[in-house]
Formats: sequence, C-alpha cells, structure tokens
Amino acid sequence: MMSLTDLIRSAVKESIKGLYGDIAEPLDIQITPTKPEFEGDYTVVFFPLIKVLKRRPDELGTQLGNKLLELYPASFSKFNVIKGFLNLSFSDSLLSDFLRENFINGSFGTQPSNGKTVMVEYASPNTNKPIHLGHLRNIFLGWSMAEILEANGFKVIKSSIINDRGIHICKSMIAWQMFANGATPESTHTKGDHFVGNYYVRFNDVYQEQIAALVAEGMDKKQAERDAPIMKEAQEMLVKWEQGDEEVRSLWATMNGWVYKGFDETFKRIGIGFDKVYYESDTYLLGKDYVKEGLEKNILFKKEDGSVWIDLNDVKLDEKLLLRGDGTSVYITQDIGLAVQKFEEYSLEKSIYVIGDEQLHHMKVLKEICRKLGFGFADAIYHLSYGMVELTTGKMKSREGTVVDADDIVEEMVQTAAAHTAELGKVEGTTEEDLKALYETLGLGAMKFYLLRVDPKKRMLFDPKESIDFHGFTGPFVQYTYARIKSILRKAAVSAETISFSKSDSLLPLERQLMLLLETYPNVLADSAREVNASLVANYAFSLAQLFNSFYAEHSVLKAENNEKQQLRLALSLFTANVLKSALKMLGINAPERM
RNA sequence: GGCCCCGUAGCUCAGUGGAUAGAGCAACAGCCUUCUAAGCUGUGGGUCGAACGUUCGAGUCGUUCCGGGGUCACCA
Repeated sequence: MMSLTDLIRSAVKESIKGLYGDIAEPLDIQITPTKPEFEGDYTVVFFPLIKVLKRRPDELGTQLGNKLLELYPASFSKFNVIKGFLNLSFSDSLLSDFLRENFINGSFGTQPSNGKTVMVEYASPNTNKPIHLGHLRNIFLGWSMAEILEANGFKVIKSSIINDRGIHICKSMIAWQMFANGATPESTHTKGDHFVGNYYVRFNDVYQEQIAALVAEGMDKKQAERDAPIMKEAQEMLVKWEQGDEEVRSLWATMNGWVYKGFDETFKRIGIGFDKVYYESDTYLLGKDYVKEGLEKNILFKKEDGSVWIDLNDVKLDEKLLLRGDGTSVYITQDIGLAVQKFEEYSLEKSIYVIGDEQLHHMKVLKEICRKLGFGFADAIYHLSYGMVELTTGKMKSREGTVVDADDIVEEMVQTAAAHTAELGKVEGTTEEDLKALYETLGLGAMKFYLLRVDPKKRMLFDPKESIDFHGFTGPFVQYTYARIKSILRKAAVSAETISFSKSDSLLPLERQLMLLLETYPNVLADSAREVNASLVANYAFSLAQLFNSFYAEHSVLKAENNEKQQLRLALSLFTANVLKSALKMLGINAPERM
C-alpha cells in the first residue's frame, strides 16, 4: 500500500499537471508533517514552485489546494495556505479506512521476502575475558539490525567471529598453569568466561610486577616489557600452539570450552544468538592465496625483506602490510580471506560488520584492498561503526578495573525491575515463574532500549542512575504502554475479528494523530534498514507510546461515547499494541502482557 | 602533523534544506470514587561551539577557526 506521503506526492504532481501542464524540470516537493500549531495533517512545501511558475504564493497554494480537493475528494477534506506552505487535511474516511485495513495485522510495516541475503557480523568476542558493557552495545545493535533487515524482506545470517587464538589466550593459559592448581569453573563455582578472565587479569598483575622488578634492577622499561619471564612463556606457548603441540592445544581447547559455556549463558539470558560462528583458529590462515594472486597481478608489491604491501596512497590511506617478511599473515590478511568466504558461501547482497569506530580506518582499508584485488563484493562491505560507551566516571579500562561487566549490569537491571515491580504491586496473583520472566523482560528491556536509543555512530554516556530509570524515554515506558493496552483489550473481552466500525466521521485530534503516526511505521522500518540505524525505531516506539498515553488519558476506550467510537478505539488500541510489540521486537525487546 | 567523527536547554539526546528548534531527566505547579499514576497536563529553561558563505529559507549544505574524541602497528 502506498504511504500517505507518497499519496500526497503523486496527487500534487497530478494537480500541478492539471493546472499548469507539464513542467520541464523535475520538482522536488517536500512533504512534512504539519506543525501542531497549524491546522492540517501534512504540509506541502511549495516554495520551489513559486519560482518555476512565477505566481504569487497564496494564489498558487490556493489553486493547488482546490485542485487537490477536486481531483481527490475522497482523500482530502480541507486545506489552508500560509506563505509557501500548503497544509492538507486527510478526510476522516481515508484515515478510518486505513485503520480498518490494518489494525488486526500483526506484521504491519514488514515486507515480504525480497530474495536477498545479508550477513550481520556482531559480538565477536575475545576468549580471554568476559563480555562487558561495550560489547552489549555491539550485540544489541547487531541483533536489532538483523531483526530490522529481516522485517524489510532480507534473509539475514547472524554471524560472529570468535577471536580464540593468539597471545591473549596464551596469557590466560600460562597464568592458569602457574596458579590454578588444576582449578576449574566447576570446582570454584565460577562462570567459565569469568574464570578464564580472572587468569588473564592474574597474568597482567604478575607481568606488571615483573616489569617493575626488572626496571628496579636498572633495565629499560621497553626492554623489561620484552624480557619479563611470564611474557616470554606466553610467547613460547603461542609458538607451540602454532606448531600444534598436543598438550598446549588440549589446554587451549579446554579453556576456550569454559569460556564458550560462559558466553552461551550470557547470550541465552540476553536473548541473542547466531546462525554462523567463525573461529579465528580456523580462519587465521585464510587470505594468503589472494595476497599471492595480487602479487602476481602486480596489485601488491614486495619489499626487500620479503614483506608484501599494498599502496593505498591514491585513496589517502598510506601503505598497508599484508604479509610479514617471514610469510606469516597479519590481522587484515585473514579479514580478506574471511570476507571472500562469506560472500562465496552465502551470495550476500551486503555484509555488515558491527565493529567499534576505533576500527573505522581498518575497515576502510579492508574495503579498499578488496576493491583493488578486484573483488566485486567490495562495495557490499558495510561497517556499522558505533561509538564507545563511556561512563560518568570516565572511560572503561580493564586494567583499572573500571569495566562494567555485562552479567553484573544485566543482573542489576533485572533486580531493579523486580524491586520496582514489587513496590508498585500491580501484578499480584502472578506465578513465581511468570514474575521471574517479567523481571527479565523489563530489566533487559530497559538495558537494550537505553543502549539502542542513541544514534549508533555517536559515542554515548552510560549513566547508571539514568539507565535503571524506568520512566520517560525508556524501554519499560514503551512496555508499560503495551501492557496497558492489553489490559483494555482483556477487559473489553472481544476477539480482534469481531471489532468493526463503519462510518467514522468526526475523528478527534488525538485519534487522527495516532492513526497518522501508526501509518508512518513502515517508513520508519525502511529508513532504519536503509540507514542501518536502529535508534530510529527506538525513537519511534517512544513517540508512539507517548502519544497513546496522551490519548489514553484524554479518552476512554471502554466507556466511549457510543458503540461506534468504542469499536474504533478498540481497533486503534489493538493497532497501537501490534506496532509497539513489533517495534520492540525490532530492538530485541519483549512486550509483557501485564506489568 | 594527515585523515575521520562529534559539539543543540543544567544533564542525556532527537531534529535526514522549510513555519516561533523538540523530547526525557532534573526543578516547580496540578491530575487517581473513571480502561494499570512505570501515566497525563502545565510552567520555567536555547546567541543550535564561533565567523563567513550558498539559498526565497541553514541547527541541517560549504569554507575557516575553536573545543572534545578516534585513528594513522610487521597488535588483535
């Protein structure tokens, strides 16, 4: 179905044609919602026409308005003209037809399959430490974008690449060997990722002590960093790992297993998952073949020491190393290989990487290298970059212990939800099990909404006080609005199919506003997919909830003036509930039936 | 230093060339015998970092400057 703004656009074109004939140059006519202080639903900004047609604004506007009413009497009821603005009002019948056709449709706004596949790579944790707040922004963004793209007709492959090899995991392993005495997550009742993370911290503590000791003996700091015994051991272990040493590989597999078990618990609790998981231990050798090919084609060049480079100066990106002198690969080498693998395996329309903005440069380089190597998919690589999450106390630094742990913050949010719910005492008679689920729904809803409501590309401030607030621009506010509507619908005790209303003249302002806002939902979904920006959906969900609450306070549904009104308002309420539920789903948030 | 991002109310953020720049929080004043007050209504609060330019029209586009951040690894 055509959106209302598209309807106006085409109607305006027809009207201009009818009035003035064909106009040579294509006009870009802007259509915006009418400001509340003026009468009307949408405003046609026709300033550009004044110049082209050389007419007085009021004359032109009036002629245009009259023509629109003449040609589309069923759609428009009235208009007014102020300067270059033509404020149009839709007829009540058009709006109620719209309501009637869509209020029952739970998937309003979503598109049928378009046959295209998109991959969203997100989360991509390291296996040496637990997930923290910054990862949560990444994870919620990735999940949300996957939902939004799916709603826009794409088949979405949710993927993750787990950074499971390298010096970082060797550090945890060394520390475990030295200090654990065979302890395991089970024996210490510790979540696996935290368990391993603790040894990573332990490694760094010892490492710092050793450096300090060496420096105290008069060694240069840089030298000390290289010579610290524990670091040497970690490096030796990495070499053994690469040689496939059985003992090292076995310990590596065991410790990573602990981490995965911990991650899985967290992922399950926050309600996210993946279709395809890549492991760096499988992919780190990928990409070398393409480098060799590029070398043969003279796209790349070799330096005297045998290292292979690409010259990106033409796009202001300097030179980039692709293979070390000893033939081993660097990070971007495997990125190239994995990128190819993704496109080959899934014939992707687009490959989205949810990665922090500190890697903007890296991703630009990756894309450019792919382009230079002649990969057709280069332009389909999209970096969804997001800003760092900062704390009111400053940046999160693992070394300084200022990292907000994901499991901790989620638990805190859920506890807050529980306390708040108990305080309000509105859900008495609910089973223990349902209550528990509700607390999770609310706590996670608050958390996810808080991290998704801000434009992803901007860095954001995490204010603990604000984040656990369940009032105002928050997830629970939207959830509450949904629960309120469901309460009305339960009390009305009608099934959706039986709701019907026929003539509905005299729509009240708030009823019109709700219909108009509901009508824009498909556009919001499309925009957020096109712009790869989930915050548009969060903002929309809030606006809709806000507007419904105003409507709710002003007009009664169950005690409406007459039966016709009641039916219309029931439809309007159900429609709003459907869209709120859908919008929340796009953010990975559940909608509670009561709260 | 080169390149990139950001700068809007006390704070956190919307605002995708259009009318007198909007929300939430915080502050203050109201609203529950009426569908869930996790709500609603109202008040106060702004030289949109600065200047110049383009335009009928600039928070939005351009240039320069100021302030904040990121990045420019044979790290991942």
